[in-house]
Amino acid sequence: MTDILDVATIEFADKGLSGARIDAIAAATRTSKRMIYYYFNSKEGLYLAVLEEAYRRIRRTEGDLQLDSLPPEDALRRLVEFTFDHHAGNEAFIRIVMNENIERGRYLSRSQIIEDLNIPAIEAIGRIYQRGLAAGQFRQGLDPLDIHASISALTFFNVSNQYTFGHIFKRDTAASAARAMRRANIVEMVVRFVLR
Amino acid sequence: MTDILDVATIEFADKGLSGARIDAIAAATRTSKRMIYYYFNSKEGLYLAVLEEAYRRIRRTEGDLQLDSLPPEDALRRLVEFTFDHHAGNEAFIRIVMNENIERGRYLSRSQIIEDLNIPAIEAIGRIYQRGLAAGQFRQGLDPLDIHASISALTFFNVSNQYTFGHIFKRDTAASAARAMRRANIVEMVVRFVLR
DNA sequence: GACAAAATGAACGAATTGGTACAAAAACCA
DNA sequence: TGGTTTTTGTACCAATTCGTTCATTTTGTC
Repeated sequence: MTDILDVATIEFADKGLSGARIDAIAAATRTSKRMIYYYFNSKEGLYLAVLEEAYRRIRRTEGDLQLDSLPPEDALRRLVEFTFDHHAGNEAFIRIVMNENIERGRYLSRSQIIEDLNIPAIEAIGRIYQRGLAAGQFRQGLDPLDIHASISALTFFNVSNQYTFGHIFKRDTAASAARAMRRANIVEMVVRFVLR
Repeated sequence: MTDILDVATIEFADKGLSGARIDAIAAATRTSKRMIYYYFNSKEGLYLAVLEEAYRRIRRTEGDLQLDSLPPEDALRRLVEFTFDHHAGNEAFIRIVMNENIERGRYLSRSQIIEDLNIPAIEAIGRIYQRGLAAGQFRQGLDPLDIHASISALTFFNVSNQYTFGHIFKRDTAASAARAMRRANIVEMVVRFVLR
């Protein structure tokens, strides 16, 4: 069953919900198509399971960064760097999320599990921000969720739109030099936003 | 034929390449399926035409902002605001681009037309940046393309990921109050990045 | 008006695709 | 062991979907 989920994740991430083929997934599995329907009932059921598992997995790999032991600005830098690397290293997850947005979040809203899956990320930012405020380093009136939105946007887009962006501007965004530059600039951008 | 393109744009933006149905497009058109194949030969041919036209259209609506007559910082603010509004108001275009990234830019790379379609955007930023440098307001060593990447990321993501983001954080990103806040923060973020 | 070229309508076909019927084997449990 | 539940394999089906065939009409042009 884990086998099916792994194979299905690759297929859905590659082709999207409508582009994915149950027969292709079955062929790449150790078991048969019969089993897919036995466990997941339908293509949509399988997709939902993949979606939930993808969020769960990504959440699990967000290990403890021990940000609380770092000075606020360093903690923020580290968080952004981590998020950047995390997104860059999990293209399958990015593509699943892209696809779910193409579906207008239809399956996500059908799922109970994912509800409060990303709240910890906000809380981490909230703690850093409060410490930065207390230290007089960060400016007031900012919303942790908004900061999170910016970090997500900058790091997500770098992976999600790499093909159109790279093609139009003739730049290989996956190349290590370009990626390192981009990473540094994104970190700088977020830090400068919160600094007084 | 323009009729077909309009209908097809809606369908492809809504469902993606594999999710779109030629019969559905034909049914919503004034003409018949026969005509689609007469003009575009195949589903992929139609999709490519839609993709090219989408980029052309978006380029056309990027009217002259007359940024050169504004002080550098104001010009930059205005550019970001415009890009934000532009993306927010063209969800169909955003979704076409999302889908093309799901396709890994396969069709974009097959198209000659789009090649140098977004270069003007970079040039506009380049001019603002140079003026800001000359005025001693902007810091040195920045890459206009990188600034463009950040502006695009922040404004694109706000539309493209509104469903997953909105659902997980229980926020309606399309609501006008939230959107105005987000817009102001994105502008602030970009400006702070280039200021000394 | 005559002729060619472009545009169009209706029905059809071959291949794909999500999903199932039926039966048989494992695995579990008393 | 005997019975019940879970798991699995094979073949098949009905619906969908991209694309085509063939014939007809409209348009443009000399």
